Amino acid sequence: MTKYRDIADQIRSKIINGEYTVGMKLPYEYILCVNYRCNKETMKKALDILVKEGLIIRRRGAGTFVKETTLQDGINTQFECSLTKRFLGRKTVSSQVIVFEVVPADHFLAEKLRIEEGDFVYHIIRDRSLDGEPYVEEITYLPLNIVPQLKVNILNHSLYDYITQDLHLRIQSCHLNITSSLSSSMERDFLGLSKGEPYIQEEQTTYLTTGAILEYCLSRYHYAQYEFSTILVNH
Amino acid sequence: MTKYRDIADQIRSKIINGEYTVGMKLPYEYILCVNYRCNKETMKKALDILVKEGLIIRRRGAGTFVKETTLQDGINTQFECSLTKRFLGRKTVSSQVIVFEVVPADHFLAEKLRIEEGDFVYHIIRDRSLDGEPYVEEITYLPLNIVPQLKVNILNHSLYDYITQDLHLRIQSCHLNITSSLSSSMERDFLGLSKGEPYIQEEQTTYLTTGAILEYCLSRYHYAQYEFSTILVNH
DNA sequence: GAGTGGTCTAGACCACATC
DNA sequence: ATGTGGTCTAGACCACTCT
Repeated sequence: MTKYRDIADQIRSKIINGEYTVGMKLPYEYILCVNYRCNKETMKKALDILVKEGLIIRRRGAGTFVKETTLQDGINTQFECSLTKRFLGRKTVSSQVIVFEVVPADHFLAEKLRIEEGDFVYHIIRDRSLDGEPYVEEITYLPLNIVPQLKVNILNHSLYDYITQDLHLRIQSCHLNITSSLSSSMERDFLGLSKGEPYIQEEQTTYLTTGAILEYCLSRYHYAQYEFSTILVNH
Repeated sequence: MTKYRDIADQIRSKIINGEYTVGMKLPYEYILCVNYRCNKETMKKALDILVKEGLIIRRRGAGTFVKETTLQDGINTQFECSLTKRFLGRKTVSSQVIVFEVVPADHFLAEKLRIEEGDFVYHIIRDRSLDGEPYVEEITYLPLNIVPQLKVNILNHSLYDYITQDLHLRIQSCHLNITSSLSSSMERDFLGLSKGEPYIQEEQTTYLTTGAILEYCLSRYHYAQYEFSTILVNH
């Protein structure tokens, strides 16, 4: 953990606890630096995290203010690909493994995972529910060489916890692509869509800090249940 | 313009021109600093922009590499809310203004735009097409006090160009929320949806560097034409 | 003019990858 | 052991807002 992430966590807590209230002006940079015993640049890095999360706004010449946010309890304020974590404490996530097999990568997959054609990959299909309600069907491809010993009971819990905590791999970034297409019978069955109704698809490629691609994943949602929030910040 | 943005632009050009090829290792930090006559921290800021854009990947102990990107010609590599800019040189964007009026903000709008109930706002509905094909229906609300002299011919061109270039306002961030709902007859007419088919909606709140909210905008797309790409990078 | 953030530098030290 | 990025500091100077 770095100092600027620590400081960001502490200030974020104060905002969430209501110690810094909505619209309020934060102490100015110099005071914060003294309070948290750090340099100006370090404080800027910390506050920039909160800017990216949409919690505060900084105005040159004016000050730093708690943003009035329309987001409920911090969805997406953290970089969090894991469904289990995203709904932690608010919904029960359950997963049913439909397919779990090892197959050789075809041309398409080899391109997506940036591996050789014929290299073995896990092919996983999971139906995942929130509080017992069908929510998403996930099709995941994962190179065997990154996670050699995957087991069904890991899939039933959190694949991300296993990868980050047990294998000590760290996620660097996700490329996300959202589109919508007409459903086939497979998604209709689980998501409860009618013929002629589309699903929403997230196509996600996850990179590790090593530069390797961890997974290529297609998540298909019922259109009426789908929601995605993000904040774009000017460099 | 800052030095680190300048450097980022120069290196981005080299990647796009193919001077730095896919998968290639960039000169290491020290050399880049010498070449671009800047400090290490400044170079890091520059390269971090390209990391956020998904063009490069940096690996401690290993180097900086051009990422093999699946994105075509840089969609979303720039922070760009403007439709006109997003498809610049690839598609012709045309807009038809359906509604253009000034109304007092109701409770809902006052909350969204963070203004007083009763304050006047522009209410604009535009049907926008790409190469003549219906693409998106945009419903925009914009406080009158930020853009006092809006005219129809501005809407027919680029509202963003007017705001950034003529009014010298700068956009700080956009909050984006993507959902999907069943279409009503209004969207069906323009987008060519059938009864019982949903549209995809982007709900967008745009903030200026002053902290003011520039606009609250709902963009509704035909589900089959919608696409959104983004890159999530760990802090 | 006073208050407040943003950028840039030089240099120290640390963490990780690869050989 | 060496190469390469990441973090942190102290301090200088700049740019913007507010009144």
